[in-house]
Amino acid sequence: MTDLTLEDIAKQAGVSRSTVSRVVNNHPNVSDKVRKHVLEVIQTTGFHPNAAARTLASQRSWTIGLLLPHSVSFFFTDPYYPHLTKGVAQACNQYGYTLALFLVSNKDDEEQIFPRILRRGLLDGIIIQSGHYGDQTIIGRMVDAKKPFVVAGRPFRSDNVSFIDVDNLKAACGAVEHLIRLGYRRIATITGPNASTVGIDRKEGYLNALRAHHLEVDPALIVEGDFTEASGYAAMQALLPLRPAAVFTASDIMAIGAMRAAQDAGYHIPADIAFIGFDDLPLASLSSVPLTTVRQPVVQFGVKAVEVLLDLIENGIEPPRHVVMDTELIVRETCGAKLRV
Amino acid sequence: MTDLTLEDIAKQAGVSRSTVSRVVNNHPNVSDKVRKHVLEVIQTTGFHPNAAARTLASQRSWTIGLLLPHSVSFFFTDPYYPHLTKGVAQACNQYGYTLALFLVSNKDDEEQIFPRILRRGLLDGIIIQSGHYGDQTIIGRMVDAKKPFVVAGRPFRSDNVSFIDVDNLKAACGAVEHLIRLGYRRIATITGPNASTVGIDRKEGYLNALRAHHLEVDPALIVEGDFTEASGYAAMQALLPLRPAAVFTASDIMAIGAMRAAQDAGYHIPADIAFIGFDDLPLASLSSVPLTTVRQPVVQFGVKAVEVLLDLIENGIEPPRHVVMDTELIVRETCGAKLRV
DNA sequence: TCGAGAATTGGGAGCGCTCCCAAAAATGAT
DNA sequence: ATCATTTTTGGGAGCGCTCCCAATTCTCGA
Repeated sequence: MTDLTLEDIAKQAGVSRSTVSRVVNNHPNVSDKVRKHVLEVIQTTGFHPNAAARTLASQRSWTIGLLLPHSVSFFFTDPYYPHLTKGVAQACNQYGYTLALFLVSNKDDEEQIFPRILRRGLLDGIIIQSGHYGDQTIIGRMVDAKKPFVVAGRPFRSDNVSFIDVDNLKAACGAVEHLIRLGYRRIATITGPNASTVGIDRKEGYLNALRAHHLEVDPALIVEGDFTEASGYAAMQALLPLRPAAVFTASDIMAIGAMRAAQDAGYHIPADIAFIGFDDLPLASLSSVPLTTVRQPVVQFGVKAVEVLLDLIENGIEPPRHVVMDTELIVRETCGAKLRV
Repeated sequence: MTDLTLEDIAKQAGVSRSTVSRVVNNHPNVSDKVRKHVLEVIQTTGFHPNAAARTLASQRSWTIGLLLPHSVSFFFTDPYYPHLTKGVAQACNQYGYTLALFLVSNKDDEEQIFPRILRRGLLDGIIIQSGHYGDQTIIGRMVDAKKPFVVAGRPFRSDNVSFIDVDNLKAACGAVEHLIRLGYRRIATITGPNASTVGIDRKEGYLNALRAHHLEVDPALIVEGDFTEASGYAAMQALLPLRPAAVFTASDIMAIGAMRAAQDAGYHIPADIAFIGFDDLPLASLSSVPLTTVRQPVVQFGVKAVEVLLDLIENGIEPPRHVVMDTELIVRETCGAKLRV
């Protein structure tokens, strides 16, 4: 039971170390009789091959990392990270990999974690959640280290970098076009931070939709938020005097805040002001008026990230892979679509 | 840059492999001059020792696991798991360990993951989130495997098992006593599942409080929930005809559901019915009437779990360690305390 | 200045696996 | 039955580190 080695199993089974290794690793060239016997011995002894020895000999750890930088503070408030983690973990199970999780909350953590990530023999590759401007240094260091990695979320500079992203542009554009189709003309937006690619892309999508329909772009109707409920509330307070007919909000959390502000000011949703959010949090369907929003396939996103990473590991990191996933508009009450039917 | 070994560094620095090893591992017996020089070479070459080789030679992987069983479905809805994960990750950083995360959602996952966990040379120890009856088999297998592990949450059978838990009994008792102190007599409870130790312990705490104050226990006022919003709503609908003056709810999510049921039925909170929840989710302070609740130190809980595990790893798994952490009652509006001041 | 003791350094022997190549056994066409 | 192939098996040589012990160098008191 304790500390068996390949050699021990070999002795017990009356074969060589190599043969046991072949059986353990499912190599083809073993006669059925021998394989069956060895498998029995392994079963009864409860043998588990030593991961470190295997890694050392094969130069493959069968472990990948998931790095969530700076995001730690969001790790609880925003279900995005747990969902992503779930997708990644699920794919790891499926492909027989172990998942190492790195939560980085500050520079110290970063200094502490980096050498660990770069250490050979620990990680075959790593997934880095990103999209914030501050993550660029991390990505730069990873590029230098020539270890396979994929960025989840479009990074600011994506040359030579494999990444996977949701089509924020198309999604935002679609949401705003939905509002336009419903007859709203004076459409505002509460954006994410301009220091994040999601923030930028969703705003760009909003602008694209307006332009495509020849609607005037009023800069006053564009207010920057930071993905918190409070920032949504504040942004809406700024917007209210301008009497927007509808608001496209770059996240559900901000939408919740914005709607609260509107309701506190005595407006009715969607009769007076319509809203569309982004994320489709569980909260979205539970809010006082169920929120129309854009659903991201976050779990599949995590799965896909693993698949791209494994591709990089197996087939080399060149050329960089870029994957963009589609979203889905979930129409509920706040956009007013149901009223008009 | 590529694939340096200790020996390479040794050659470049003009010392022996052993000396470089001592420098890397901060062993005392190296002269300052040599240490400084070797450190420089390591710095300029960007050398990172190979983790697998180190693990193989030292029989220590400096990696610990976190196993979240069956809980995967809760991983998003309930911020408990992200918080726990954060605490564990934080402590791992602090103590120089790598965190391997295992999310188990079904029996297949379990079969897939177990051999991986048991493999020598991968994990020095593991933290297992538990408290559900179904987790017993996992715990049993871990005991057999004689690998250091600590259970987060009191397991059903805790002999020979190290665990760490929140003092649910005391917490629930304290919450109910708070209600009693406020003058409520007809106090109901919506419990967690009876197949979970949290469910059992919090109910027991409720009973203890009633008994301590010589209040009659009415079995009809005890309704079992399953920690979902929906179950809270349903439980409250059952409770409403019995006109409880106050309800102690074993989780915030259920409290939200229960309060929604009460409000839908036209009751005012806390004027008609008072509520106390458990968890102190962000939601709790944001609900229409801010929720009085019990705050668990979840992040510190994760940290402590790591500390206990490291203790087991360093000093042996005997005797089993048992740690119980205190909670804090957060008084807001729903208990009516503010009204009476 | 010398030598005992302490501090520092070097090298061998693994840790437990994989991978390669050569040896042995099995297969099949003639 | 024979020989050329193919399939199966065994063992050596690492993978890159740590740990131990022996060799070397340094320190400092007499």
